[in-house]
Amino acid sequence: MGSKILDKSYDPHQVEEKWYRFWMERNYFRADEDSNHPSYSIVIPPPNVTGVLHIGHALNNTLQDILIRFKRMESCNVLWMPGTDHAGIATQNVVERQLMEEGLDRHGLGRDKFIERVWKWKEQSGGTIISQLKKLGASCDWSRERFTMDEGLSEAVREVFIRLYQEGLIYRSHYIINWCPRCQTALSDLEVEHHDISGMLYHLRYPFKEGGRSVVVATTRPETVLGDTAVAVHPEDERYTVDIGKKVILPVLGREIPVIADPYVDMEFGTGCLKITPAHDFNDFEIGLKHGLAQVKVIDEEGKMNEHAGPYRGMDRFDCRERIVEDFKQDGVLIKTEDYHHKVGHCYRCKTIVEPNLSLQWFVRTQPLAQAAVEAVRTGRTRIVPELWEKTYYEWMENIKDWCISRQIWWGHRIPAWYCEVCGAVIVSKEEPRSCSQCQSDQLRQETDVLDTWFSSALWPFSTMGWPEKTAELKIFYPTSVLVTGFDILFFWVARMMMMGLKFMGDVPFRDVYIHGLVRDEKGEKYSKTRGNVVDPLELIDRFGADALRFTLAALTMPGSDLKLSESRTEGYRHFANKIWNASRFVLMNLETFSPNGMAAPASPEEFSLPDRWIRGRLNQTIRSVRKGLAEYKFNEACHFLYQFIWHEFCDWYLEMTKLYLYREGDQKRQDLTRRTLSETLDAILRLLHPFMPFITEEIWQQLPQRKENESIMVAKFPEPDHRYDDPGVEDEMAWIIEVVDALRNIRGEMNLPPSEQISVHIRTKSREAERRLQKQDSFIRFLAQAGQLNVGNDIEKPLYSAYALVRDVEIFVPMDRARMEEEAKRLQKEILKIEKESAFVIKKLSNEQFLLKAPPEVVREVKGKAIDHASQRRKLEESLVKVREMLK
RNA sequence: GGGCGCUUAGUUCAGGGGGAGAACGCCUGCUUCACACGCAGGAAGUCGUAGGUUCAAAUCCUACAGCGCCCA
Repeated sequence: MGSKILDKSYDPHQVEEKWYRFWMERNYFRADEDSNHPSYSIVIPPPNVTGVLHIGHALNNTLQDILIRFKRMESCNVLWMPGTDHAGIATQNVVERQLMEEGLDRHGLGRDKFIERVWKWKEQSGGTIISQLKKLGASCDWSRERFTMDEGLSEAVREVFIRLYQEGLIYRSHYIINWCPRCQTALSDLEVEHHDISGMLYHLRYPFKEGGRSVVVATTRPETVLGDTAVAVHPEDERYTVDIGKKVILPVLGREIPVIADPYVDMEFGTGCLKITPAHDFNDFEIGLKHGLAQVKVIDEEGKMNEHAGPYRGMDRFDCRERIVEDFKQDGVLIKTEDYHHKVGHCYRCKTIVEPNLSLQWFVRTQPLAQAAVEAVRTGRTRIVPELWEKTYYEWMENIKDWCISRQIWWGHRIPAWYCEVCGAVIVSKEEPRSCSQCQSDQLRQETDVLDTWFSSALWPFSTMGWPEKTAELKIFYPTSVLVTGFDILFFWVARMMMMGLKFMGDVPFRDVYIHGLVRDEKGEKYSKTRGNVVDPLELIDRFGADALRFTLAALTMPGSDLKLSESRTEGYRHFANKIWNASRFVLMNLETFSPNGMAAPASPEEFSLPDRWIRGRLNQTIRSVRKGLAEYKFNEACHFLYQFIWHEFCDWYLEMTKLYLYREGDQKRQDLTRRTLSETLDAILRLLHPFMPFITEEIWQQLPQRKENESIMVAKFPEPDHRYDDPGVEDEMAWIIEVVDALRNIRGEMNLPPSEQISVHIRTKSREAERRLQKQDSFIRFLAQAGQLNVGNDIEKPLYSAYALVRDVEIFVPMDRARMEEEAKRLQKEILKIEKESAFVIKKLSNEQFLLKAPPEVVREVKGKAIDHASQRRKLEESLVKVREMLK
């Protein structure tokens, strides 16, 4: 008893930290390995350890937290596994930049010292994002926080590597890969972004060795001429049939290269002759393999021309392009140039143009793994939501290429392979081998490359749970219930987790994959530093509260589309939070003398008032809608129903109606029952809203008189509908009252009757039911419409000067002065116009014989009913208008 | 070049065969004992264009246009 009266407006600042600490202290976030409750688990998409919370994280984690908190309130044994990944290239870049400021570089420092520095950096500034997630309210099990470079996870990486190697699913090979000359490492296909570039298409002449004619090739990369080892034409291209097998002379270098035939060549493009540079172009590489062509590498790891580039040796690849074009011009090799737009690969990390380059790298043979991963989605073992992403997933999986996993950087999981300096054997082993397994030499050198960060991320759903150990966590929480992520890492991460999970756990890593959109600004632009439109979620939290931000993100999240965030929206939900606050304030003020336990529960719903029964019924519907929304990952719908119910039903109607009992004419029992409904409904609202707005709901809930000491809403039960209050009769009666009140308020508004001015209301009806209802609910109607008196009868005469309205089967008159009759005429005119429009449509339908014949009978009946209603309504309105007009003459 | 998606009120978007919904914004009135971060009322849309299916199309189909994304 004795709730505290709340302040007049909600201040998130005073609340959020307090409750987060409270939850942490009570260990509510902790998953329990010994629980026998049904389990529910999510692994966080691990943010980069270098990362700071951006709005995309805020969205991603809000959605996860909503699901997690919901399931926790459903008494599930919940695990939300948090952590970060080591972000190889990104982290290395950050620390290298630091070194640069100190005038150092990593090579000067040496590998071991450098790694030490990175760890030091990680301890100091890594994982800021973790503390930021806490500000958002994320209820992760922090006691289990993982990092991809942790010892346990690293062991999982080695284990997986070795097993895949032993099965021949990992191999080492000379192959063309994407090379970033700035990061000095190989990249996987996925780590290359293709951007449109406006460049030039150069047409170059290669003379035949035999003299006379020449062929003309077109290229965007004239510097690669130096690495050409053939010219290809289409086998059916009649222009060149006679030339196949002949030799042409490479400009500058004077090397002889063959003219070959390959159907890959597009006859329509340029001259139909394609220069082939196997060492610097993916397609050329394939063609080269097919035809056994030499692979001449002319660009080195720094993007400079190498010893095979003749006079251009040592030049940067782009400088070389300019120079060689000049030279070609001089020598008459260059026939013409044209402007040309094409896509060029850039490093996803540093945006440098990548160089396709021949290199010795480690690869995962993905096809066998992908098959199982496709099958798992096909058979529904894993469900992708929304479904439309399945197609993209299949598309990619079915055309998957081998995955280049080695990176020439230092920060990451070092590949567990050793090379024998004596016999050249490759030894792959979990522990460092003492001697060569082939020749027993102890001259071993460890592979210097590390693995792609995504290699360790691919193991995340089970490596975080202790694999390869057989842990309790794995048993209880694997497969995880759902993965919540953006489509941008569907291939990078989701697909690879599927492959690895199936391979090493023998089961899918997650039952559902929920894919949300990207957060964009209000113009629909991606947030980016260069655009300068970034919003800082922490700043939004500071200004509007974490709950408002969370609700905004959830409300804007609909399956399958991006969300455009605008500040006004967040501001709107801060208002919503404040509305909840004040509604609660009202409720708590009225519960001060109320003891929920001091009174037996009513035996039947009928003991409650109509508004009580109505709001309980509406609450049922809302509970169902919110549950459905959550079950289907339709966060926007769940939010919409919560908002509508709380604001427009609970506050606008129910709270107002309780004032009648609480302040005016309630007896003690009525008041007690009203208070009971107030407190129970508010309690349910708070619990229903808690997954979305955890802070404000806890703050208010702690003030409720019925809560027990030391409890938390976090672990309270999520509401379930109470079927006793599903009552269509109650619902209809309230809907009808609302319509009558709306009609009266409309008259008030349109006729400019100030609230201070009381009106009297005359209602004419032939319906006994309507009359009964009006008498029963007389005080509500008068209270809500600010009406002094309400006369009801079947023979009520229209007062001389009055406004007129029709609601279902009742006619409403509101007497007023003659001066307002002009307004009334206008108002009636408007109503008539509305009816006219509607009835025109209905009449048209009914005059269509085909409609009467073919439409379902219930539809025909409905339309006929409408026609009758319209006719009588129109007649009544017109009569009324005639009278008003006569009066005005 | 291939694939996917979007186009509905001033703005941001729901909806998804039986003549249109929300939020914000806008206009009018209101210090009504929870809330001006509020209350009450109101205005506002040939549902991208053209065809087709159907008794009936914003909704299904086809084409086109514009925008966006993914993959070559």
